[in-house]
Amino acid sequence: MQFSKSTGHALHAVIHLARAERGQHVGIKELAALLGVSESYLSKIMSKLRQDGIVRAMTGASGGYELAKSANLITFLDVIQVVEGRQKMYECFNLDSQQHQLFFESEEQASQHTGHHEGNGCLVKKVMDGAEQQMVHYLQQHTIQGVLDSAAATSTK
Amino acid sequence: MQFSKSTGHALHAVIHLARAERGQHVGIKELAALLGVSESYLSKIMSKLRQDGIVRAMTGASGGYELAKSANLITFLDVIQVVEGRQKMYECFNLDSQQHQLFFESEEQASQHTGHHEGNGCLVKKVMDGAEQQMVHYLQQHTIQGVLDSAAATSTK
DNA sequence: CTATTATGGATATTGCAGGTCCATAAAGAT
DNA sequence: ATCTTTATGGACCTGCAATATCCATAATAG
Ligand code: SF4
Ligand code: SF4
Repeated sequence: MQFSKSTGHALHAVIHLARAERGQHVGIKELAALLGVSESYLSKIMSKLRQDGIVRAMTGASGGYELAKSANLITFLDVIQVVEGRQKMYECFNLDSQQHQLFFESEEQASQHTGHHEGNGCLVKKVMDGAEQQMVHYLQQHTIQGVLDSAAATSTK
Repeated sequence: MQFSKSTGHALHAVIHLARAERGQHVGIKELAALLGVSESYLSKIMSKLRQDGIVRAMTGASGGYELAKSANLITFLDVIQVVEGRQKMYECFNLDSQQHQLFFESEEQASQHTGHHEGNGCLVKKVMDGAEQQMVHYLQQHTIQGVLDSAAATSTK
């Protein structure tokens, strides 16, 4: 139950791009050296960020990366989901276990007309999904620009 | 970024124990059959739950497991942390990277007298820790008994 | 004593995060 | 045109943690 290292790298990379001049391209060399990771590995992460529309990339001499949109439009959630994916944190795997059946013995009849329930009514899943939602919501409210602003405010205090 | 299957099993096992009669012992055989997993594997999980004081175990004939405390004193967080551990979801691994140094160029001098800062002032880490805290807090507010109560209320509606 | 049941160590299996290498494509520089 | 620089994506390797099984041992009821 931990964020992958790649997620950390993605966050740090995006933050650095946000600090760079608008329109300025940052190469993988510079980025990798700054973060202290190999170029080949970081390039994979950057590639994903590009596919998901977080950054833009330019090949060729004096190419590199830049943010694809304003830093205040990029949330922590955006960056994290690029690397971590978008699957639910808790998935029901034992849907055919006796216990699951028990939990829904009453609901089975109720869902006769719908044809599917998929654990929608299960309170265990509801709690787990709720917990995830708390975190997701928080991460969605915090942007990259937000961090930069706060950092600036702190250093000039 | 997913909860392990073991976490799911632990939750389901505890819930079943909570539904059983107080003072009644449930064997690993019954429990494993109910959840649809092997006895040997589930016993490992149960053993952890015992070590952390969630359940009590009795060896010998007519032995088995029972809750070590009332179900309304057992939170989701308690059970989850038994399996998942208690490490932070985001850990700073690149503390010696150039970027980290940059982030703390001003703070370095400020922390001369303390001797350590360990990223306390970093806003990236602060956001990530904040997100985790949101989830942890939510999981701490939801007990096993809470799910049972809601389930009972739903079935009699 | 015997049957039953949990425990913990050892060990296999598997999936995946972490990481490298290289052939290719795109774009600027000459 | 050609060369150099730079990103891209496929193939691949590696190590470790989650998953899973087996067994020898201990504890307990009858
Ligand atoms: S969490 Fe609920 S829906 Fe999912 S398997 Fe368990 S009982 Fe079924
Ligand atoms: S998250 Fe902050 S404290 Fe952690 S390594 Fe990055 S800059 Fe340093």
